[in-house]
Amino acid sequence: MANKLTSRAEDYSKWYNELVMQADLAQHSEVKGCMVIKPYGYAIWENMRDVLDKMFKETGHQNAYFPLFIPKSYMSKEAKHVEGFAKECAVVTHYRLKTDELTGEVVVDPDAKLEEELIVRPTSETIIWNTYRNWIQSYRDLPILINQWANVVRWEMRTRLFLRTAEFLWQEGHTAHATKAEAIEESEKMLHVYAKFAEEWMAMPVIRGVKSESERFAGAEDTYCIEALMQDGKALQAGTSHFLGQNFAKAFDVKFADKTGKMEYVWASSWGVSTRLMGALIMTHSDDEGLVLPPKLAPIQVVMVPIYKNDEQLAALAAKMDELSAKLTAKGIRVKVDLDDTKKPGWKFAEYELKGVPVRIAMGPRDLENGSIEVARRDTKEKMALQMEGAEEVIEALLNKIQENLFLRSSEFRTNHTTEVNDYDEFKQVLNSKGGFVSAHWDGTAETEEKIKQETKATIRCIPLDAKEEEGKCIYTGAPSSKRVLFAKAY
RNA sequence: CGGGGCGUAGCGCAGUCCGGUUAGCGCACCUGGUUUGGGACCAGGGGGUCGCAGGUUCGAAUCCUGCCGCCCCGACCA
Repeated sequence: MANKLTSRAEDYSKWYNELVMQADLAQHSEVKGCMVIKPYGYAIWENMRDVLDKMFKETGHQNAYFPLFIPKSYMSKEAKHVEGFAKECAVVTHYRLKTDELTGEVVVDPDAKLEEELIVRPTSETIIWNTYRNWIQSYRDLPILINQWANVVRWEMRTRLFLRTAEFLWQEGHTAHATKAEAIEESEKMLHVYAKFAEEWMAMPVIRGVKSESERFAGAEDTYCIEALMQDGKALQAGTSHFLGQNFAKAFDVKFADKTGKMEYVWASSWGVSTRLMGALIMTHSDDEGLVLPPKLAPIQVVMVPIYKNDEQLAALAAKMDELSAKLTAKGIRVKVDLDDTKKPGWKFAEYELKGVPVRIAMGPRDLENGSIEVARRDTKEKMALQMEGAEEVIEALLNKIQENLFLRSSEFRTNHTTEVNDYDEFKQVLNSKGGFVSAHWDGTAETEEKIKQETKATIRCIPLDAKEEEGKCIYTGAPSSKRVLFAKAY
């Protein structure tokens, strides 16, 4: 039957969609722009969530939960914030349905109109800062270091599974500080937490940077970001951390008395990553056979498939597999022994490749005789024969090796797709041929950025934190520039 | 909002142009048997308001009108 995926070369975006659905990660829901995250996809998200949650707690944060609904009036308190989100807000206007007596249909009860409409949160700065007002009186109440895991809704015109959906899952950290320096330090710290997670767990190299003014979060003084490069040469914003200044404190009148008794506005940060990371994970490593998962996040790290001719063999294989499985489990490795009798081995091989399981072990009658197993790795498709005795050590090392290899491979790809250019023609040429990040001088103005965007569809992904001082001329206007910024077409 | 596509079994589709018995195919599913080292095979079986509403007609999945929904491309997008 062969459920072949469209190849990446043929149609990258089709490949992505088919992969997400065939690997059982998610499907479109009946509601436009929304998705159903299926158990296998959700298991990956849970792994991400658990790791991140631990990292947040290790950096001193606590979880809390704020309401889904935000009174409309809150949204308008911070001018830039409302401007940025107004066009994509879902609004609750009524609180009751009733059965229409004439048609028998369920209709909105016009008598149940809300006095003040409620906004379904697109992000929670407003409701959280409105709450913080009552939590903060003194410098002794600071800092407040809170994170929440939640769903948010942004009524996007065009959506894509995981990359941009109308409703998505995320975490949002909201912190309050006594000083500007401390708030900046916090937003930078969390950026590095994200970068560490992306690189060490997702095996996805990221650029740490700062957004240009026009790409900044609505209501932020500065937006830090991690930017990743996908296999089709487009960039993906994988996480953001904002220094909010005193903007929300002023909008919601959140002041504290400092040590001298003087009233000051509170300084803020907010930071978030979402289920978009799933999209990033998929597009960083996967191939034409399906998903490729880094071992550290794979719901199943090792799958065992028996090959047999009769029940007797199956029983013998199952016993051996359970034995090895127990040894692997003892090492904290997530193992599945697939004894399903209704699927053939070949079918299972293809299926687990599609699902990105890092290591597959096959065991048949020959192995029973020889005390061996066949080990196949998903990232390189290599197969090798191993003695079953002591195999758990080799497999444990192999999982680490796969994790490393994925990071090396994607880092190499990014290096090969990052190009320094010094004039506009070259800039356009690189964008249209190999894509990727294009490192170029820019005069620092929003006008130039906008023009380049209009002409090439490339945006400034970020000003890398590690950009070195270098005299140069803006590729568009020729005006002087002191450092290079990264341009790319982006998701 | 503009352009394109689609809506027929759980999934993927054909049939629609040119109306005509009982709406078909592949996968999946169920039963039995043979199989099992890279998506098995044979035989039998179950499953349908053809997106919705109206119209034309002796007769509509098919023609006409209206509506609804989703997907893709674009505009838009902390």
